[in-house]
Formats: sequence, C-alpha cells, structure tokens
Amino acid sequence: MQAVVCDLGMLFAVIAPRGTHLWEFIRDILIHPEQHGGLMRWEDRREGVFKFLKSEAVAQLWGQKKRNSSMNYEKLSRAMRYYYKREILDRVDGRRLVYKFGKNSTGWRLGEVGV
DNA sequence: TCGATATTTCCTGCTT
DNA sequence: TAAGCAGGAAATATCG
Repeated sequence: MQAVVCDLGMLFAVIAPRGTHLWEFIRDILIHPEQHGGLMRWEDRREGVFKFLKSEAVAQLWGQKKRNSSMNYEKLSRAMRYYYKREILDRVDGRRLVYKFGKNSTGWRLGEVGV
C-alpha cells in the first residue's frame, strides 16, 4: 500500500503543475480514477458530489505532492472546510467523507473535463 | 521587501 | 472509543 501511494505521489509530481491547489488535486483524482487506485469516487457526478474512500491515503498523496510527510486527513479536511466559505465546495450534511463541488470550482463537470 | 492568498498546524467541542 | 466534522486562531509558504 505504502509503495502504491509512493508511486502515485511520484506520478503526480510529474503530471501535476507546480501551483496546483488542493481542490484541483481532488478534482484530478476524481477525473482520473484509474490513475489513483480508487481513492475517491463520485456519488453524484452531475451534482459534483464525491466521497473519500481512502481518506488517509489521499492525505498522504497530497502530502507527497506538497513535500509534507506530516499531512493527514484531519489537516486536509480543515483545508477542505475553508472552501465552504469561498464556495469552492458545498457542505453535505450528515454524510461522512462526502463533499460537493461548489459554484466557484471548475473543470469537473461533464463536458468541461479535459481542460 | 511586502501584502495577499492558500494552506498548515493546533485546538476544543460535538456528532456518528 | 475512534473517526470525522466544525470552525477559531495563529503560523507558514508561495507568488506577484
């Protein structure tokens, strides 16, 4: 598992632009699930609702991308919560590990993908 | 160098 | 009881 995360991290370091934001990193995992070993999945693609399947693995991947080995899901989720205020994400009440893209996020909608 | 922005880190309390 | 959620506060890194 650790090796898989390591490989994915290296892959990301190559394919992702330097200034990628967290929400873009999340979006890319969802758009290219085959490259990320089912870390996340769409709950409702049209509505932009998605779920973390392997929360700690996603956090580790994000940490590798930012060269931060102490990253974990608790810290990642705090950053996610700041997106509510900016309307990059919408809150999904009562469902753990479930988030929704907001009106200020782009590139995840069908027909928009492939940017 | 400085200010703005985007996290990161730590924390407390609540919920599932 | 562990894991996750919510949000305040302060610190830090990066960029223009």
